[in-house]
Amino acid sequence: MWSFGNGFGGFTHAVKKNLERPCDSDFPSKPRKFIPFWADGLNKSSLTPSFKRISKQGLIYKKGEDKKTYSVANSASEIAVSDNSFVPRPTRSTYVPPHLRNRQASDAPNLPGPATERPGFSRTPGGSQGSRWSGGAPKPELGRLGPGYAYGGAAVGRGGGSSGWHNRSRSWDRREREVNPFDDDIDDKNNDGEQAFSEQENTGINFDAYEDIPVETSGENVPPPVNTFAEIDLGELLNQNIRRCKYVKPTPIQRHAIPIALAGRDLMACAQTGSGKTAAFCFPIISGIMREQYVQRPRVARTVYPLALILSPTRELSCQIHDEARKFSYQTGVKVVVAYGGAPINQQLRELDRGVDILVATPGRLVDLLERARLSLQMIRYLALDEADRMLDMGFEPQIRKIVEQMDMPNRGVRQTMLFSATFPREIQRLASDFLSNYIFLAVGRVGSSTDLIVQRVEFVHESDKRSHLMDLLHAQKENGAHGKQALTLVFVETKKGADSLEHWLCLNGFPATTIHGDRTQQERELALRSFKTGKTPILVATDVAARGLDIPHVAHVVNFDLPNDIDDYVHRIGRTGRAGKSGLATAFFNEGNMSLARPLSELMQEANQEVPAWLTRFASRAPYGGNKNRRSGAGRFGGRDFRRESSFGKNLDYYGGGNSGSAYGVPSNYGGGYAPGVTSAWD
DNA sequence: AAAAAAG
Repeated sequence: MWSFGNGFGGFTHAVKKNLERPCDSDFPSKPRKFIPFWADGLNKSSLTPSFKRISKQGLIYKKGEDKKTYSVANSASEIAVSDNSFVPRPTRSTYVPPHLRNRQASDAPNLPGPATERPGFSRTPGGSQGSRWSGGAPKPELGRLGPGYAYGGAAVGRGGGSSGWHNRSRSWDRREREVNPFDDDIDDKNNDGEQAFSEQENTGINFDAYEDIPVETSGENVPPPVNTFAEIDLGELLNQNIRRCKYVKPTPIQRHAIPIALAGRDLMACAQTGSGKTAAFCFPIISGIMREQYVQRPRVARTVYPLALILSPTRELSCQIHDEARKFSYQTGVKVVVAYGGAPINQQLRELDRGVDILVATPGRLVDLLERARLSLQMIRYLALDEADRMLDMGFEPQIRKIVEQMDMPNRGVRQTMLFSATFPREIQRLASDFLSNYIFLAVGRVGSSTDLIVQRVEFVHESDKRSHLMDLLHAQKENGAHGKQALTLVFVETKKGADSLEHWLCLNGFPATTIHGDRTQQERELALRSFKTGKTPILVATDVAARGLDIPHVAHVVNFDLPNDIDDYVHRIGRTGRAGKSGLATAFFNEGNMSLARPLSELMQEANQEVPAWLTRFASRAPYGGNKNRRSGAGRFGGRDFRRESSFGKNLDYYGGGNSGSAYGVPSNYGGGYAPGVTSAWD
């Protein structure tokens, strides 16, 4: 299901240089801060940098029921998987996590949006010159789609000519992007093998349990959450897609984030992948774009002007987001394009040329496109960073800064910026605030993966024993497994070389394994993922490229063959299991090389009510700095809590009657001062 | 120190 439709059509052609590249004057060397007309008067107060006094408000905090909540969320994905194999759907409302939302029957109606009369969405019917489409062509589909949210021309090919996406489907004889994205099976995606998992249990969803997920917000004038999609003014076409996704009720992150985003506010949000995070930023973006009456986009030869930019740290994640966004935007006329490296650029260029409203991209390819002047960020109104803490981590931060601050993207406060991640270290929050304006901080309790559903084990394994130990685990697992089949096991290692070597060794020893890491070609990466997902090679050896965001259903076991140095990475890694309503297992091989992780790991496990081996507790107590992970390696590691509360002005203020001074994982921390011990955090 | 992300 990893669709690299943009990529592997032809490897043969070399990248053709764009000879008609606009002159440099189109791309000033100095950052040009363009304030488009539409931004005038928008979000005025937020034009001043943040760090205003943060009022304490908006706290919705409930304890208990979290475990139930998690299992509920996960059960939903179980259902969705079952759907794929025509297992009867439960009558209860089903939350289907993003990665499974393309499994629906292929009968999504082809209906135009009945134009509800809402002023915000109304637009002058009739094709008009100077439309929002880069081609500036009329929108012939308007009549057909109705005057409501229907923005006909999904993309107008360069060189004018009117063509809505219906037309395009006909005029382009290849499969179009706008084929029904809800039909994976007839699309260009390969679903075979997923049926193998059809016989999963089928649980009803208790959405009421969602109410108990702890949520923390801070910032000025936080818009109140909503309880239903109906309360939100998203537009009928988008609502239809939400229904097609069987997405009946908003998840907690959506309940809170969507109103915030619709209010035009900047947002820093902590929420686990799989909790509906992608939808949480896609819905407001799509809705906002539909809402726009006319956006005159400049016409510069071969340069396209997306209105929204979504960045993610890995190519696979970008694809995943693109796939989801396409579903949400189906028939809305909002065009989503993905651009990432490792695949031939030409097809991506072609897609861009056909028009783009929302661009999903990895940083490198994006910069490439910008430098080719095939793309301009002048018209960006929405910027979303997925896995934002990773994006602003050391390796990525300069690139992101370049894209956001040194190209032609509108300033913060002019554009709307939304940052999402499951973890938000304090130091990264500080960095991130450069990109945000008077933002709202939002933390939603983990939904669906990190700890409660996952049994975490730590074993002391010397470096030299790791392989045989892994072998033991795999053998045991195979014997216990159903039908003698090897359960999907994701093995994380430290290095790319180590990944190849371990894969080779596993294969030699009769365990079908494959590997994914950054030294493999994109094609190999995609193949490896698919092979893993379908169970063909039920063991996947991976570097951290697979640690974040990827929704791989049915991973039964995550083995930290090499532990990461960063507890955040550990959290992201083990979050690959415990999905789909199953209890996941996470095993870590710990040895003398991992001492820096002793304390944070032991704290994390305690917090998650895991059994902590006595030896680990001993190591933890000996760890430097008292072992608080928020101080380790010089980098403060707070997350799950607005750092603004702790730094300049938040100090010693006890907003919540204590608690939550720790990390994103709800680890009660003895650092941070003054908070009552034992109080559960928002991430409990 | 490693991984990711452009080719």
